[in-house]
Amino acid sequence: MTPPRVRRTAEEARRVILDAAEKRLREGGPEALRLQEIARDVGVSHPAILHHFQSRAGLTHALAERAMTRLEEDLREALSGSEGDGTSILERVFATLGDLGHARLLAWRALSEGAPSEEASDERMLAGLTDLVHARRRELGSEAVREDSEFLVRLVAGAMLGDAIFGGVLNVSLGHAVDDAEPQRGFRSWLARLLETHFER
Amino acid sequence: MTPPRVRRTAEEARRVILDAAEKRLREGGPEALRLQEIARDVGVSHPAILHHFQSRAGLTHALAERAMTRLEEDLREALSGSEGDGTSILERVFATLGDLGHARLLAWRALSEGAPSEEASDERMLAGLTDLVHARRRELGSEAVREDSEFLVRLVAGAMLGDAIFGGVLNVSLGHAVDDAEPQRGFRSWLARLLETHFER
DNA sequence: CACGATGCTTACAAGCTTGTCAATAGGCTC
DNA sequence: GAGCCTATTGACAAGCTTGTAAGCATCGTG
Repeated sequence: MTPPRVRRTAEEARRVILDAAEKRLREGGPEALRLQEIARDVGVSHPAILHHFQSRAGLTHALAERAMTRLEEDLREALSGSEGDGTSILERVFATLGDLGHARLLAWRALSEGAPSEEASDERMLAGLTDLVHARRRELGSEAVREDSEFLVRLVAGAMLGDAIFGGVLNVSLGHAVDDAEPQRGFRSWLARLLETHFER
Repeated sequence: MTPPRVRRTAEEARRVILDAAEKRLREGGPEALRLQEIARDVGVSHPAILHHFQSRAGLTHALAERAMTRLEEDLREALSGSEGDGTSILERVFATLGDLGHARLLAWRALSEGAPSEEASDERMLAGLTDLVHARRRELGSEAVREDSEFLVRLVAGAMLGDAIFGGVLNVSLGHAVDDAEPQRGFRSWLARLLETHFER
């Protein structure tokens, strides 16, 4: 009756476990990260998780690590995509940063680990990105100083992450339905236009 | 030997308990909301908390409720303050929204409660605020439609809350020290200028 | 095909969490 | 001062959580 025991490679096992943990975190909030539940989702016993991650803290750490890495990859892809106009790049970046999964994961991370460690994987993650943005602006004839581009990145990152997390609350407190996606869409294009204006200065 | 039992009014007791819970939440992250610890901080036994809030859920609910109420009060105050120039109002709003306490509390709330209920205290909270902003813009001769003002509010709220939470991570990933407050300050004035430009259009 | 490595399981432990209940004791009113 | 209301406590319960230990089972390799 006991279902056949599956044996994965260590790497594969870590992956499915992290997937399950991530899902819990997205759907259930920060308190929903229980070894037993994650184990049940994956279909293994909870000590198996401890076997792969040493401790619960090890798991959360790996989770945060992977979230940052993936965000960076996605962002890099969004930026390096088609050499099309700035707007479409911007939209792709918006979509990446505004992805609820990314945002919730990052927020959980920021809220959980007291102070973000400087040695973490996020070190200078956006710095290279800022370089890209800045270079492109200069290409377009802008005379903006680098600090300005940095603020631009900061604004986009903050606004998108913020909107992803607080979008529902903002909707309600602005008088819309919680899950009305329209204001968010409109907001993004509005911001895109606003930035374009600034971008080309 | 046992310290004398203090007896507070129900209201007062609820207040100090919420204060302690809030402190835990700010300092320890989302997982640090334990009845026993909060009770210890306050100097009471944990059933006292249950007595006042029925259940742990009751406590968290009250906490979220109070956070929103307070944010609204603070925002209203920031907006209705001196009738000075737009900038200084903006700075006050920035400071209110960017307050780490508010932001962390709101983020915890957004992350925890699955979907924000539409009947919650935040209903249309920012709508009145948007009205204020919009009215002022029209006064200044702007021809902006109301939707534009709404997006403006959304941007400021999202960006400030986002920056409050992710400021540390952003700092690091942009190549600064985690707790370097300078970039954040600079960012706020930069944003203020950017918005002013848009504001007066 | 034997054997070693290791992914995985079952059983168990220690501790902590929320919640209940009856009893205690401040503070207020009559 | 007597008596009531209720804030508060101590003891206890039931359940759940992370973590440990030892053995089982499945794979690759010689």
